[in-house]
Amino acid sequence: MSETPTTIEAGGAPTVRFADFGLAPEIQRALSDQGYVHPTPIQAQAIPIVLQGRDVMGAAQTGTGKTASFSLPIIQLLLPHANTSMSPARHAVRALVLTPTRELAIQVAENVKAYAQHTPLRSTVVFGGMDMKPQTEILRRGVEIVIATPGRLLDHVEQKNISLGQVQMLVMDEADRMLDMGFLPDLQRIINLLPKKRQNLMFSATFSPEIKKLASSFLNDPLTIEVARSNATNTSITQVLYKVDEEQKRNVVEHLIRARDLKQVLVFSNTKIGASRLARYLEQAGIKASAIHGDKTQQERIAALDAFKNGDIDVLVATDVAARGLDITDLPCVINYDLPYNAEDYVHRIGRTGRAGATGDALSVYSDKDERLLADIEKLIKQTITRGELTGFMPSRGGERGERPVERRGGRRETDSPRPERTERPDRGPRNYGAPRRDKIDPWFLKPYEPSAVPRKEAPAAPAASGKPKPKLAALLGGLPKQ
DNA sequence: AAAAAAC
Repeated sequence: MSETPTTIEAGGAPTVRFADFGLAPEIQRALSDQGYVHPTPIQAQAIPIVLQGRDVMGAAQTGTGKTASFSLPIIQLLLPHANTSMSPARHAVRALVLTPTRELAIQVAENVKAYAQHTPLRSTVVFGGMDMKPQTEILRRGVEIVIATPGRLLDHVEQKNISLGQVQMLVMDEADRMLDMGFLPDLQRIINLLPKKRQNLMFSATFSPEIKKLASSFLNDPLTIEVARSNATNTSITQVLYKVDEEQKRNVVEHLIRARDLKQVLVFSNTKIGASRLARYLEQAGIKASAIHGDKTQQERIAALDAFKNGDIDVLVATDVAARGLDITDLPCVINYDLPYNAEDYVHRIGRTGRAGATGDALSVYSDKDERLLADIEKLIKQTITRGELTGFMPSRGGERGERPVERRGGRRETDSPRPERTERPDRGPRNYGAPRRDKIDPWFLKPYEPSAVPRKEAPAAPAASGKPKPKLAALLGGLPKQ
């Protein structure tokens, strides 16, 4: 338990294919449905180990493909049971995935469902902020895989809607985040409900002493896998800083969005109230925006994320609820309306763009009072962020905007593509976005599970998922120090 | 100092 975990160098053959893992044909079919051929580095390292039944401590951020690195082996390992109709434990919960945020739970559940779609395995997701009843109904009917946030899971346990006595695989996703959020007591309560003999997988973006302690108490002789720390920030992300007056920050954010004609931009605010206000300001300025944060109802959160994903809105203003875990493909730009108090969060936030080898821009506005935060960030990422220059930006008051400003960046990025010429300045009214789409929100997880009606995510025509450039692999910790 | 998460 307390022995030094073995560490594996995550590197090596880039030519590994999913077909090499000996996964069941049903799983391979799901992978090829989605156009996945080559595993990411963490998948290539983790899948064989998890398949062996070993405990794993994975150091990986979202976007490295870590969800598949545990989902695929879970499905593979549970499959024999699922196919044995005689088994009395059929539809007992055999795998449990815990996540810190509701949105992450939903996302993991979507992935699991897609990977298991050709198998008889059932899965569901439970989280707070939503009616218990539909969740209860699905749980009582029986599922093999449950993805959950800790509080609501315990709620279901208390109400005897779920039994955890048959769980043979436990995944703690974003474990560092769960600790930050004070989930340790909940985690302990949940783990006490599980059989002693089980396989444990823990994923964390950081290796703090607390995480190591958690690992040494919950994991059994784990193998440690690490994919390049994004502390060394992904080089495909172009970062720019704009120093402005505190009161001008929202105008500058608006300016950046207009000047670049940004379509899918995620804007981070440090506070819930700030997020709401900025979203409202942008909306009044005619930019399609919504806010997502913990004071919104879960329905609103889901609706906002949904609207953002399908292009109904161009700007999502978020608190750090969205800093980690959210995997929105092809986000071209992230804007920090506030610099995060936590330097580590800067890395997580900007990691929402430039995913999977695509390029992305991370723009931050800050003022005098943020110099210290900025110093912490630059120290952490070990680089000086390019200072941008706002030219043509007209400082204004009371939400009034001047002429359409022209934005020019300092710094040395030559690849700055020429901005499309705008002939007219959109006036006060909303910009023309074409016919508004009013898709009804009908998330699959609100519906009772029917094996024949597994909702399929519409596969992108040509999934660029496979063969994408992969994050560089880093050298490892060389063994964790003992606690 | 703020955010997240069960009712």
